Amino acid sequence: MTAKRSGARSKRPQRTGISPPMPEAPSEPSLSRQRIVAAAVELLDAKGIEELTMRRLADRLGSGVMSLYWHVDNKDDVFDLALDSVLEYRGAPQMVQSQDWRGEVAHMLEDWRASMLRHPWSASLLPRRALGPNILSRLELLSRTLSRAGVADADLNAAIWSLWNYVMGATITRASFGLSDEDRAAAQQRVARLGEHYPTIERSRLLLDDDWDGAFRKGLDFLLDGLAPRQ
Amino acid sequence: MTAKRSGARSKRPQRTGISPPMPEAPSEPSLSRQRIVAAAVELLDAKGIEELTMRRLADRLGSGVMSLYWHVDNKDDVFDLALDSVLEYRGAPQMVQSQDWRGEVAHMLEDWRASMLRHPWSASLLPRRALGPNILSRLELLSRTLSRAGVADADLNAAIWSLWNYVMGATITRASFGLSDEDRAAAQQRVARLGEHYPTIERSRLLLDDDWDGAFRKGLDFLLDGLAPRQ
DNA sequence: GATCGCATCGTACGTCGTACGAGTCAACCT
DNA sequence: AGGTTGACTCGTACGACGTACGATGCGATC
Repeated sequence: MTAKRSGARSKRPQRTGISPPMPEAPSEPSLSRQRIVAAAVELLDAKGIEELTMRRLADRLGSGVMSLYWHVDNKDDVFDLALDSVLEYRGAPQMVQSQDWRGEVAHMLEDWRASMLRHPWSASLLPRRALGPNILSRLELLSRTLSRAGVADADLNAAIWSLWNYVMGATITRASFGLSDEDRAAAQQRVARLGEHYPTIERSRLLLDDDWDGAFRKGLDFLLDGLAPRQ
Repeated sequence: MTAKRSGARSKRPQRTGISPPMPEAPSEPSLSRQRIVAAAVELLDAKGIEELTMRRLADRLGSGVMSLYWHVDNKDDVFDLALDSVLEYRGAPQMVQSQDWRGEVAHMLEDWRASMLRHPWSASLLPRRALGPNILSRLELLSRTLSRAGVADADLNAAIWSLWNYVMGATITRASFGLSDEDRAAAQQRVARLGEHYPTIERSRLLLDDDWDGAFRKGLDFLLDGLAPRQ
């Protein structure tokens, strides 16, 4: 099975989005959905996707494995929650209706990219998981900003998807094989070894280029120019 | 372990890229690397990533499980091979040095996208796997075409990555949650249920929009305009 | 007939996700 | 006080997975 995408959540109450005040003690020894997610993120950051198992997760939390299942449905649920938790956007929620829509969009998208690169596993997880609330929030913000910027309703969806696609691709590519210098060097070396087949790649040292941020920004500008001409 | 990315291949000879004439009989009952890969692709197409197991693969080939390991290193190897096999490009290899670089690039990128959408699992696999020869070939072709089109060497890498990123993102997004109409409808309904949080998404019916191809082409044009102005 | 490489495969091990049901403990009722 | 209920924890067990290891069969070569 690819995954249970929706359906009944765990047996527990479950937050609908943002938790209420909740004035609990700073030290919370007992299990909770949030503690589980936090531990999962730590584990993923430290070891990567393959190393996250329910047993290890329970170990790290000092609990029995099956106790986790009171708070989450299954392992896929953990992935969904970890992914969404990492993609939260705290970006000047209503910082005045600034006129600088372009800056606002660029800021949100760059923050998005940065968030995912801070947790490289998220990039390879995103294509397989459902859209969580934080992802939807970003899409909503993007829609609203572009709309305010004067993008016609008829073009709005194409505009959103173009930007989203670009960011996704840039991030996933970067996260998946731009991870370590050695990886890139190894790939470029493989190209060199295969010699005559890839002369242009070899000449431009494509796989070694590391001005990812510059390239990202440049392409983003091209897109924004196309979507709505500079004021 | 994330994966063994390189290192020793299987014990068998192994093709370096394209197989020599190889005039074998049309019916080949015995195991072979190519037969394994073909069966893997079939299985992936039919059932998806999670359903591909070495045992099922062996079943489908009418062989014992461990026999597979004579021809491939491990399961990750199967993924790598299946992925690359699906991304081969038979695109008018040297169809004259056409002046229409823009059309050539667009054709290759759209073919790429089409190939991946024909095998949706490839989109979610790509971010986690190494660059196979067919992927490198496409990158090489892209480099060469853009170079011929007059893109300055200094801008070449940024140009390539912008295009690659865009295609990757568009394809992955489309393949991962644009898969079935029901999926999209379910997502859009979830948005509606969460009501007030995502008014703009709801209004534009973003998740239901299905002019993916048009949106893809539009964004691609913007990028190409930016990279090298229309002649 | 002996030797040797290629190729196939059965068995077995350790690990995984999780179903099931028994256990603990505080809050509440009567 | 004793009984009930619900929230929560967890040990055991099962079936499936990837694959290490070594045995086996087989055609070609000496």
